[in-house]
Amino acid sequence: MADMPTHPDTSKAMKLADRLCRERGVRLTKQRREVLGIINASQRPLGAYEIMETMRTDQARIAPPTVYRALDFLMAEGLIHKLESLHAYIGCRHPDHPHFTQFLICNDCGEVDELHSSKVSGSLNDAAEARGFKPDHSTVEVVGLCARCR
Amino acid sequence: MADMPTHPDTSKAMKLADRLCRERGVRLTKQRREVLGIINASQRPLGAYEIMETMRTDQARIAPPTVYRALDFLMAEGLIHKLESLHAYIGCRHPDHPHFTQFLICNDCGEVDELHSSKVSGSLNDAAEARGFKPDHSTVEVVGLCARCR
DNA sequence: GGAAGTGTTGTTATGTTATAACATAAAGAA
DNA sequence: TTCTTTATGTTATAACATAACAACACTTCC
Repeated sequence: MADMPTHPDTSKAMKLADRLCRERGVRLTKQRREVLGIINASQRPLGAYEIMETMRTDQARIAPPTVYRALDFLMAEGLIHKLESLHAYIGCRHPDHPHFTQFLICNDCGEVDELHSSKVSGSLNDAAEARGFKPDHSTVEVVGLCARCR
Repeated sequence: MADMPTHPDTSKAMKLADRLCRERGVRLTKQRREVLGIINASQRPLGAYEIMETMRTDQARIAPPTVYRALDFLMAEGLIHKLESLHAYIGCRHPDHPHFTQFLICNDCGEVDELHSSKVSGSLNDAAEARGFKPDHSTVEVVGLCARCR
């Protein structure tokens, strides 16, 4: 955790989250906000237990359910995403509207790129539709080498 | 496990697996074959521990590493897939050649449909390429309602 | 056949991720 | 305030996965 640089637009993302939650009539409580802040401050996806360790101080001994409840809330509000293939969580770049997202995960440096290709989501929708399937949400994660690492 | 019907073409899939492994010079041992058989016989994805319970008898008390090693082998040979969002394993429908696969997972009945849409894989490849990203493998899982359940 | 090397399995222990269940507290509405 | 709902604290445990090392079994080469 020592050399983990701060994400450039953290405060902006937090303010957006504040606004969205206010508009939606849901409560971005201190803990939820803290979890979101930790995730947004990280350039890479974090595991739930990493987040928990970050939250722990002499005063507060946080237990797993505390973190998972916050994560559940933040996912429900579209403020973060879960990367299933990494068992890790990452901030959403466009929390202001629901969308189908794709992730590019670098096998080498671990960096994650969030895409919103309408061609991908469109073709995926078409393929589902062709089977009579009604999509609710999707997990699209491509693992490989990013531009810098290849 | 009582009312779990047998998948129609299990024996065909097993024979194909036998042939592929022979051709590749890898060993589809008794245990690996048993795990593959259990997975193929199930119409729905199975967790590693479900497979383990199925394998256990009075004679053989199977431990987790046994199952996970077989799963690793079968995945490496493209004979099964892992569904990341379910932590479960399912037989591959086209083990004879490598491919990028998409899954439609029904939220209601749990059934899983395996797709190989070239439009999806193509657009995903294009989107990755546009970022200079070189894909190695992908996880594409759409959760929703299947034709029967909607 | 015997020895060496490789690949597979057995076994014990533990690591990692996630949730159940129930008690307490805080916030919002009447 | 009192009631109701929502959020948090706490303990325990479930569910998923791997590390590490010993034992066994194939293969190949002498």
